[in-house]
Amino acid sequence: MSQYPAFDVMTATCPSRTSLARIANKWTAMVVIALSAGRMRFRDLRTAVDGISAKVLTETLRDLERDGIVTRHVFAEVPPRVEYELTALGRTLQAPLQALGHWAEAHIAEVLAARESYDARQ
Amino acid sequence: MSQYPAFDVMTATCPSRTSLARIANKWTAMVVIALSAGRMRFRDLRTAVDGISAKVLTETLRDLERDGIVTRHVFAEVPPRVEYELTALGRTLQAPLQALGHWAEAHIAEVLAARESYDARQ
DNA sequence: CTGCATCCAATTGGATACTG
DNA sequence: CAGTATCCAATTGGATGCAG
Repeated sequence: MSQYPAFDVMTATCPSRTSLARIANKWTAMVVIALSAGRMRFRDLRTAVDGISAKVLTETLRDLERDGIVTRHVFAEVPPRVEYELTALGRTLQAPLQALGHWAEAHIAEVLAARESYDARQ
Repeated sequence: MSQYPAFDVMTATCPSRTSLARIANKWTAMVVIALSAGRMRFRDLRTAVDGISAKVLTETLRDLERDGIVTRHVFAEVPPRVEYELTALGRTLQAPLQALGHWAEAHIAEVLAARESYDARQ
């Protein structure tokens, strides 16, 4: 997309900075990675994103919904069922965020070695 | 890199989760994007990453140095000069994090529109 | 089950002053 | 200039209890 005016995340007051703050976030990354497998219930998301609390998952999903990255499907059942799904916009985030998750897994050995050597030096 | 054992960011206790938490972070993203232009002084980084405080920049750089993503070059001069540079490992992070920055800039119009419509609905 | 409300604890981040 | 130290404000995040 061409920029009129040019947006720049490096400028503190640029709106794109608020968007970067949302997507460059560990919870966002994990939720989007989880939803890359397809539409998912709230409960299953909590299981997929190991260690996330209900409060944080709810807030993360609301923010992602507000930003047009996720849609919320509510079923009028008892007990209630709510499913979440990436939007078309959200699917354009899949690759970048999966790349981040993959980087963390692929390079953790190097990172751990670097930490050990850094801590030994100090 | 093949994984023995398999690392999984979705597991709360996996070491790769701590690495994801560091890289999936707005300050990390902006600092790595800035350093993608090459070796840079502390002061110039502060200017490039508009709005970052000295404290946060220092902490971010220390953490990145500890994880082997950035190296610190100290010159014995008065006034002091310290330059920061991406390591080989850090350069493998350039593309993923620049992709995130680019996403924020490229899709901010859609995000703003989504927010407006969400806020109007509530 | 989904998720809000509340209360707290912990972390993050800003501002200021100061040092080598 | 490149930090460090300190103090404080704001945000994040966990735990619990409750409602539809």
